[in-house]
Amino acid sequence: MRQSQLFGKTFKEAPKDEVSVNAVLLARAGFIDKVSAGIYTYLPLGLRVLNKVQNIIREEMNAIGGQEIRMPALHPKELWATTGRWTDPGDEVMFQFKTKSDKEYGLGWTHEEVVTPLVKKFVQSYKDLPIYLYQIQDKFRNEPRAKSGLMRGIEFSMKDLYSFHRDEQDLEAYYQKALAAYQVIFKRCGLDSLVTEASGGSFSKYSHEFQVLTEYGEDTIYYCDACDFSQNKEVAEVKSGDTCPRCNRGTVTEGKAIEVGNIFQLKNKYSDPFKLEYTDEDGTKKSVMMGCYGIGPSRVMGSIVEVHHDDGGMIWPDSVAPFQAHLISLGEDDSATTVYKELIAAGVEVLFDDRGVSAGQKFADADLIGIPYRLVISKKTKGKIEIKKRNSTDASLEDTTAVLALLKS
RNA sequence: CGGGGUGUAGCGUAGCUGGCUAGCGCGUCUGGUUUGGGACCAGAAGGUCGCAGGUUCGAAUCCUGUCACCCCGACCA
Repeated sequence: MRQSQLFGKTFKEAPKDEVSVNAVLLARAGFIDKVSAGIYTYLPLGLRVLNKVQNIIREEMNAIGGQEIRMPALHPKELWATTGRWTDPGDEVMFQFKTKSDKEYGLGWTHEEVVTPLVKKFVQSYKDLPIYLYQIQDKFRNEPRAKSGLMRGIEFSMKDLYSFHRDEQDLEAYYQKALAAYQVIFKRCGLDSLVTEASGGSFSKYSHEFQVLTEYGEDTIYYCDACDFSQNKEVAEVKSGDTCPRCNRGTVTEGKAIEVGNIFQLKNKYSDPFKLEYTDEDGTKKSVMMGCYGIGPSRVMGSIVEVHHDDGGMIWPDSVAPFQAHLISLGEDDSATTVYKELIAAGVEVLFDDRGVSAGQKFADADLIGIPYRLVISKKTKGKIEIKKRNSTDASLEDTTAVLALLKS
């Protein structure tokens, strides 16, 4: 992509209506644009990152048997009346409205009410189970207070997977698989997530949250500095300074964290209201056991910025960076264009700064945008390419072959 | 929904206490000189001062209402 053609510009100053690091940097770098509180447009750079996060999630969901579907965002009241959630907590978090002919709808903030009747249409026998369905879609939650950029929107991206099982043992086994998959996802996104015991909220008693330690976290957690023990303050049985009850060696520490994912065992909570049953081998009818598993890709994106940045801007992990390389021409457009074409031909995702602006502005923008590798071509590079990682101060001069080898490694 | 704060050009802001032709920086446009860390010179365009009422000879400035946005809290992924 030629930067001269890229839609979006960088800004020297932070927008006055953003304070959080993720919102300030993403807006300054031209990744997102705020439409209203908690509602953002993803510009080309931002959408590339969001798509990469979503694709990582997609790959790991597919790897544990997930099949992707797409459910509607617009839900008729009747489905929600079945579970009682049209009024509680639906009247709190759900955007609800009437058509001119008084038909009532709500915008989906979770999808048990749609996926359960869907599965009921296709599952009658134990032979039809288990099933794992997921989607990646925008959710709507009428938050009393949207804030902190991508960390809490009222419209936000969410991946929600729902699993359907014969019995609790099968649910439990899959729950553990999903938990492991989640750890892989966050690691691939460059986040250290803590598997945190949590209350079930409006879902169930048995759940885990995936928390990332960050200043802009909204949760307080207690975690062990030696093992993987972690509890949400809401359910904590320990306090800061305690010896870890799991490993008996480490010390429990208090920290602010952001919840980037959560998993629940719903069991029969939603299958029963919808009479989602199957006939078992012995001929008896039984309730389908359900689990649900959520990740907020947009919140993941915001969290990555919160964790990976410096004074100059963002520092994207390779896996989610909008481009792999940022090629900068300093008055050497012809040779830079040749290199650009070579990189494209080699399958490298490259942003080519071919703008007629000063060297200083190009460097500053490159730091702000945060693409992992910076490639400079100028008089000084004498036919070679200067390559530097965003998170390093060391640069070296290489030829195209060596640069390609580095980018492909 | 409680408490606090802010709305002035595309962006960031000064002016408001003490009413009278709205200023600056960035960005944009034109011409020229530049090119290794947000360049320089010369010129130019761009504003119903969030919106609606009111007071006044006269309102960005004072009064009332309203909307939006930010922060803290409550709530939540």
